[in-house]
Amino acid sequence: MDSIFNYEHPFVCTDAAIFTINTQESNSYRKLPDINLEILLYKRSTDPYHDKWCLPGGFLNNDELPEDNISRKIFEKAHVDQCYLEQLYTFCSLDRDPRARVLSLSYLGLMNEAQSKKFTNETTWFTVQFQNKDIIAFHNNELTLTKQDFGFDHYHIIRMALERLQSKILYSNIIFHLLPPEFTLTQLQNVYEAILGKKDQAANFRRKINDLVQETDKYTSDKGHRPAKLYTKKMEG
Amino acid sequence: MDSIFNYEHPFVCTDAAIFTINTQESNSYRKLPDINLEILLYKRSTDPYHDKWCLPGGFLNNDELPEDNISRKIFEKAHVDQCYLEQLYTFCSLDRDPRARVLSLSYLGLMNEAQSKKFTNETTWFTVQFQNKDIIAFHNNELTLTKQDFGFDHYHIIRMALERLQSKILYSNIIFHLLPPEFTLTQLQNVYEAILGKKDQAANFRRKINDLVQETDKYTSDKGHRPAKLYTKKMEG
DNA sequence: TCTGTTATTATCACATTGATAATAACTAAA
DNA sequence: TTTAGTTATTATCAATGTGATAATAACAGA
Repeated sequence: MDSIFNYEHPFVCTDAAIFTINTQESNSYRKLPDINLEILLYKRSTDPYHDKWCLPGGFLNNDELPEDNISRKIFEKAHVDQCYLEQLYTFCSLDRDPRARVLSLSYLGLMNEAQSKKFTNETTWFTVQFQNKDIIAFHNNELTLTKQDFGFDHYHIIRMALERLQSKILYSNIIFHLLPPEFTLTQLQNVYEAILGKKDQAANFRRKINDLVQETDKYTSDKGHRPAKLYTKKMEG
Repeated sequence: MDSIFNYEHPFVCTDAAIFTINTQESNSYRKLPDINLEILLYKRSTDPYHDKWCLPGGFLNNDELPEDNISRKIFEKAHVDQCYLEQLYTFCSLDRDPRARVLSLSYLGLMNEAQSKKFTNETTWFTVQFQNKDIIAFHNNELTLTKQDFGFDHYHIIRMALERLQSKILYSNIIFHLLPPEFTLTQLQNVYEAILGKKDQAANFRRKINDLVQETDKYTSDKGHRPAKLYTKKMEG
C-alpha cells in the first residue's frame, strides 16, 4: 500500500451558493411586481468567523457525495428537498480556514420560489446583486452585508457563483430551475433581468429565448390587462 | 475544536490533462504541415490500474497548492517549468480509486510546442481527438488508446478537458498558450482546427479572431510562396 | 514570363440583434 | 358605449455578424 495513506492530508468541506427568486408584490393597484435574486445565508454562532454570514455546507464524510452532503445540510436547516446543484469551483488556498487545511467543494444551487418559501429561520434569504464591481446583499431594508461581513472566503465564492450564473443563463437552460413549471414570458424576462441586473427589450428577449420555451394553451387571469400565455421549458433541443 | 477533525476524511489528489500542439512537417516539397493536438500520458507501473495509461498528478500534501503539486510532478517527470493551468472539475465518485476515497482535483493544462519538446520518456505525448462521440488517442501509428486503456476515471477527465478546451477557445484567450509568442494567422487557424476537429474558411476565421491578435512588422521567410505576417496576442480588451 | 504555392482581402447572401413603433386584449371608469 | 390605463405580443428597420465563394497579392523556381 502506498505510504501516502499514512500522511496527514487536507480536510474537505462543501459550500453551496443557493439562489432563488423573490417576487415582491407591489401595494399599489395594477403595478408590476419587483423580482429580486436572493441567496441563502446563515449567521455563524461559533468561532472562527463568529457572527459572520456564511454559505450552508459542511465537512464531507468519507462515504458521501458532495451533492448529498449539501442536500442533507439544507434539509436539516430548512426541510427543503428540491434543489438543483452543479459544481462551481474547488477553493484550495492554504489559509482559508484557520483551524486546518480545508478544501471547499463549492456548488451553485438554484431553487424556485415555491421551494424557497418553505425555509425556516435558521437561514435567511438575502437579496444579492452587483453594485459597481462588488457584491452587496441585503434583507428587508434593515440589514446590509458587504465584503467584510462574510466568513471564510465565502464572499469570493458568492461572487464566482453569481458570475457563473450570469454567464450560464446566456447559453444554457439553468434559468428554469428558478421558475415554476409554468410561467409567462414576462416572468421569465424579470428573472433574467434580476440575474443580469439590467433591462432588456421585451421584443428582443422573446426572440432570444424563443427556442428554449414551449407554449401551452393556458393563460394567466390577472385583471386589468391582456392575459399572458403560459409557457413551459422546452424538452428537446 | 470541532470533532470533525478526528474523523477519517477523503484523500485528495491532482490530475492534469495537459495539451500541446505537434507540427508534423511534411516530407514532400512545399506542402502544409499537419498540426495535431496532443495530450501527456504515462503508463502506470503499479496497481491499481497497472499498465493502464494515466494523467500526471499525485496526492496533495497538506501545505501544497494543487497548481504547485502539478508543476512539481511534471517537473520531476520532464524538467518542464512553463505550463498554463486552470481548474477543470473535482471528481468525487465514491469508487474512483479502489484503495480509498480519493477526490481528484483535475486541471486543464496547456503548453506550447517548444516547451513540450523538452519532455523525457517517462511520459508520452499522444495525439488526441474525438472520433464520433468517443475520445481516441494514438502515438506514432503504432499505439492506439480507447476508453478501456485508461486508468481510474481518467478517460472521463480527458473527455471533459477536451470539451472544455473546445468551448473555451471560442470565447477566451487560452489558445495562445499553445502557440509561440509570435505566430502567423495560418498557424493560429491550424491550432484552432486541430482542437475543434473541423475546418474553417480562412477569410471567416480571420474576421472572427481579429480582435484577439496584434500584428507585428515581421514576416515569415519560407520559400516558394508569399510571406505571412507575424502576430502576437493582443493585450488590452 | 509562367506556374505552383500560400497569404490576404473583397463581396454577396443570409441570419442575428438592438432599437423603436404598432397592435392586441383586458378592466374599470366616464 | 366609449375611453383611458395597463400589460402582452408582434412588426419593422438599421446595423452588425457569419458562411460561402471568388479575387488578388507575394514569393520561388522552372
